[in-house]
Amino acid sequence: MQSDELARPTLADVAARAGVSASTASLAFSGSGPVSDATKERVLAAAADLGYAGPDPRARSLRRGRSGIVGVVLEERIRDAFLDPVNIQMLDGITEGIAPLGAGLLLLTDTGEAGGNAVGIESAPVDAVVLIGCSPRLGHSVEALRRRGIPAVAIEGAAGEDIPEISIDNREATRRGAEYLRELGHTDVALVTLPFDADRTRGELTPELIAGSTADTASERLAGARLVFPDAGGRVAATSSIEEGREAGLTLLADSATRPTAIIAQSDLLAAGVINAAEELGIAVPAELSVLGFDGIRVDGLQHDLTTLAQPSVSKGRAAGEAVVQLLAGRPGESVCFTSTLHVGDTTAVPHHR
Amino acid sequence: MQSDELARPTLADVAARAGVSASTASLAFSGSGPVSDATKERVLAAAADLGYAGPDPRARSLRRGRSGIVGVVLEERIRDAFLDPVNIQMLDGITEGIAPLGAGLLLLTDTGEAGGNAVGIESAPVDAVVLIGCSPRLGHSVEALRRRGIPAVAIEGAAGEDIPEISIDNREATRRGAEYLRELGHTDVALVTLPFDADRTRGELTPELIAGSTADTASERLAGARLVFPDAGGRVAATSSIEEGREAGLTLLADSATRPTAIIAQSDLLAAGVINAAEELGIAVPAELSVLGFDGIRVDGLQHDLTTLAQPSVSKGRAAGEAVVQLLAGRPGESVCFTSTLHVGDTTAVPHHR
DNA sequence: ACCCCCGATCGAATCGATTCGGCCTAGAAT
DNA sequence: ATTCTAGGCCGAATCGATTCGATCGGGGGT
Repeated sequence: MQSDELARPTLADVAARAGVSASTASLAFSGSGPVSDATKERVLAAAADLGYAGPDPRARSLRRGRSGIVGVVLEERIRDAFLDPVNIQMLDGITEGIAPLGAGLLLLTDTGEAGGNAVGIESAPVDAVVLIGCSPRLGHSVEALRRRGIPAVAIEGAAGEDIPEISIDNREATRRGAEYLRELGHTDVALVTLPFDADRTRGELTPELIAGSTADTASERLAGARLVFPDAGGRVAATSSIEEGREAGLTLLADSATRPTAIIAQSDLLAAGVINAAEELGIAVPAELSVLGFDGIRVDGLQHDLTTLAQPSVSKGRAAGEAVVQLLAGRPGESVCFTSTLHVGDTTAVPHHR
Repeated sequence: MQSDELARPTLADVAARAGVSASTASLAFSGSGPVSDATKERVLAAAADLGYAGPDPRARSLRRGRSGIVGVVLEERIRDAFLDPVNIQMLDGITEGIAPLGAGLLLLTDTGEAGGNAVGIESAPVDAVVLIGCSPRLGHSVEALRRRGIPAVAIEGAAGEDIPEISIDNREATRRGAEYLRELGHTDVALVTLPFDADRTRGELTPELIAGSTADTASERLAGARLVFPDAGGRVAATSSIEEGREAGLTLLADSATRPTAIIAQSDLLAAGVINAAEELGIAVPAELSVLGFDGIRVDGLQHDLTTLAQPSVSKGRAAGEAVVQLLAGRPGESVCFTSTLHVGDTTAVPHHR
């Protein structure tokens, strides 16, 4: 017990006890290479005797040049990033995608240079990295990765040259959704968008905010909507949440004289919030207000079948994971752009004749 | 460019180019030890020239014996674990707690032995591990950690001997909440509980299910409620979600003749679902039905100030993180049991006189 | 003018496992 | 019976950085 504390046994100790060389013992563990069953058994027995818990992953990764860890870089604090089920689904997809690697997932946030000897993006023992929804602000991190020779894959965010990009048809999908609303007869449409900048400025949708955008997703979805409704105004939410959607909705719907007949929300959570706001104000959905979401998640607690642009979040994550696998195998990673499908639920209808 | 690909520069290369020894170059980077400014600058310049991205974390961790990574073991799939904001908050707390370490968070799921050379709990390059809500099923993993000499901290779940435990007063808190309901005058109370087993069996709250419980949290909270309402029956949810709460609520409230005047839910999400169910059935909360939650999270989209037992989730995480820091410093980790506070919101009231 | 001491630098050992080339021996082929 | 073959095992180099003890040189004390 105490000797365990003082000196954990190493492979060499095990080998000595088993009466074989370290190299043989190694083979016995890793399985690759010709080792007689008898010997292997002896080594394993010796290991058990000594309480040896298997090769030290640190030494192994130094020698092998692989750590078996894939980094996931989130732009926000964990708390914020995981607020939206979409991100969680993507994470799940990534897990699936890298399953053949048997690698672990290391959570990294891109909060500038990690102080001291912290394990930041510039010095994490990762074999590859998945960048999630990262803005150009990540430039230097990407540069660091390139220098370190660590392959990367970006989800929803241009990262640069040789970095495969997994994305969806944000603009086109939103355009289709908007088109659908127009076909229903809507002409007076308002938007509730995701934040455009890292500060998450909330408020009215102004040209200034749009111009200063660092968020591709928000910009693209906006552009798509404006292809159909060029003059559509609206509100910018600070984050993708029901509460933010509700606040935006309350503002947009406050004045019954000027309120729109349809609202395009850039996420399902926001859409759910808008619906809540409408119900609070006694506005019937979809009879008096149509609401279009984006994501295609099941919003926990929402008693509507949201009309939305369903994006394959899990597939996105999986594709990213698979690209990582390719990259690590030395093959070029494949960029993929998924297509969202318009799911028509019960939150959209022909406009109410006021 | 191509030479970069063929051979990434090492510290030795940098040292050679700077005209110093590897040891000096190392000091220049790690900062510890006396190095003249001139030399340091020369080394850094050489590094820049060569495109050296800093010391290899793998080699560093082998030598230092520390990887700078803390593992977080979740019992469920990522998707499930992150469904409940409580878990995310705890993760956030852990991040805060281990901040002084500057360590990264490695996500591990305890899905049995990881196949092949996968990075499982038995072979992850982690300095310490936080076990979240883990059942006895984790026994062998804990054993592996012990053998490897990796310190661990458990949140909500007895893990064994020398493992510090971070928990809350599940039983006592629930008892207080139940007491409060009784003081209000409620006598007819039903429960909506978290799942009792790994299978997440949904259904009626039966003695069999309770007897076969592997989930301390659910059992303890149940016990607390029954200290006040010994005969309270109810429903077992399959997971902590609004939707599950709603289904349970619909069942419990279906028969207006026998329906309870109050429902004790074991999580805020479940409580929110119960409230939704009540509203769907035209039952006013709190006038006709009191609802008590557990957790004290802000349920996104819920337009009620939930009466609930607020537990300090972030603090729990932080305490776990701090315990990890202690453990890694060679000091004994401290077990902590936090106290939940009864937050009286607007979802409880004196029972409706039928 | 001499000696001591301290700061800067270097060499070499070390962390623990993997892997490649070589050697030895037992069994097969001729 | 001899040679060939191949499986099984070992030795030694290697992965890349850290760190301890030793060395060297120059400024301060007397």
